[in-house]
Amino acid sequence: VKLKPLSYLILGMLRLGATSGYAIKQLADAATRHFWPTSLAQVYPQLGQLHDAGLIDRRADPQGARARDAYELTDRGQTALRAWLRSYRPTNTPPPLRDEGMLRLFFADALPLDEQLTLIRKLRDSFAAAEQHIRNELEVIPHDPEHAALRYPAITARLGSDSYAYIKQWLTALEADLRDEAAHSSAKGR
Amino acid sequence: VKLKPLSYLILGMLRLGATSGYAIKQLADAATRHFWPTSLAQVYPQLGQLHDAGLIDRRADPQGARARDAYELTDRGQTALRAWLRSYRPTNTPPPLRDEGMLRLFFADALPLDEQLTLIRKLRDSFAAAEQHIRNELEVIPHDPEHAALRYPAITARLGSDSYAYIKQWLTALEADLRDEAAHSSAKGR
DNA sequence: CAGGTCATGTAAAGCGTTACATGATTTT
DNA sequence: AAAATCATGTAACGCTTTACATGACCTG
Repeated sequence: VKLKPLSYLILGMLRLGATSGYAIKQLADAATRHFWPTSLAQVYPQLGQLHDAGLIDRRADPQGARARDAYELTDRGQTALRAWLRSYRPTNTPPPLRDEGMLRLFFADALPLDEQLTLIRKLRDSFAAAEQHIRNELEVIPHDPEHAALRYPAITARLGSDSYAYIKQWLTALEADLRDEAAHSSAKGR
Repeated sequence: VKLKPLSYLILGMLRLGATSGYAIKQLADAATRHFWPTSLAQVYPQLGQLHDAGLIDRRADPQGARARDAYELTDRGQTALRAWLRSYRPTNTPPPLRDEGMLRLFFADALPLDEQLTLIRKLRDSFAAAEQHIRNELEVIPHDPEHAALRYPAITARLGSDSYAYIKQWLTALEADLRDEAAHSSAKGR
């Protein structure tokens, strides 16, 4: 059985205390959606495979008449998770961003200057919203030593919001530069 | 016919002067791979559809005995490209990064501290390499006013490498912080 | 003349999202 | 009483990658 990043995401979420498939998906939406989006339709089959591979235990855990399966890491699951964390090798190529906004910026030259500036402002607004979005999620993560396992979730969230803030500023500066330049050339033109 | 981001990537590349499907793929690999990866097996069928939709013209353009199809934007293609650039609406959620390294960092707590630091260093090295990678590509883009259409390609490349540099620094600072903290707590422990 | 690049395509497999389906429980 | 949430799953669809196939041209 070959494990994918999603497999380790599930193992890791179980380690952080999520028990059901549904709960894993909730946690993933709240915390890892930005760098590893996941859907329920992937989680349930994957839980089955991890169980078959002996990396997780399953037990029935009904809530009243509502059925629920509770999962737990086995020793082999713990080991597999740690081995994966250790096996990371630096890549020479950057991670793909796959952002349609960036793609549009790449071709912005096809528009007249005022519309180029509009596009840049829209892009900046997107990153500003993204920054705020993660910052809000960050605030609800407890920071006390009792929740030590939540330390890195807080770190990745901070890294995310700081990165988006940086790009936001970058685009703001770009807009100012292009606007100045336009003002100068039109003044020259008279 | 519903157009996808890939469709507009092709229209935009034709506008930048690429003529054949092969050339479009070359340009995309060099310039837009980071935020919109593309494979040849997508490009060729898509060229056919864009031709059927009347957004591009096709003409035979053989090089000696080697066959080649040359494509060109039609007026409707130009219009469609500009309309797409104008239609961008800011999103409230950030673009997904889908980076396995970040996912590992999220779960780093499962490792002992010294291995956490190793992981952070590896991640930092990945971003350093990514930064350098884009910076190299940036250097070959001409900046003279003759190549005005290459202005935004240069801008997106600079934004990319600057962002990776920012993350690199961020991770370097994180590693220093965690190392200091470890030194203090072990000193206390004695 | 062998290996790499230019050039175009097809087929299959894998992966992920969306939609569908079901039913209990909680909230408004 | 209706709507949202909890909970688990399946099916269909679409996108992307990988592999395969073919052949001309160029470089060492």
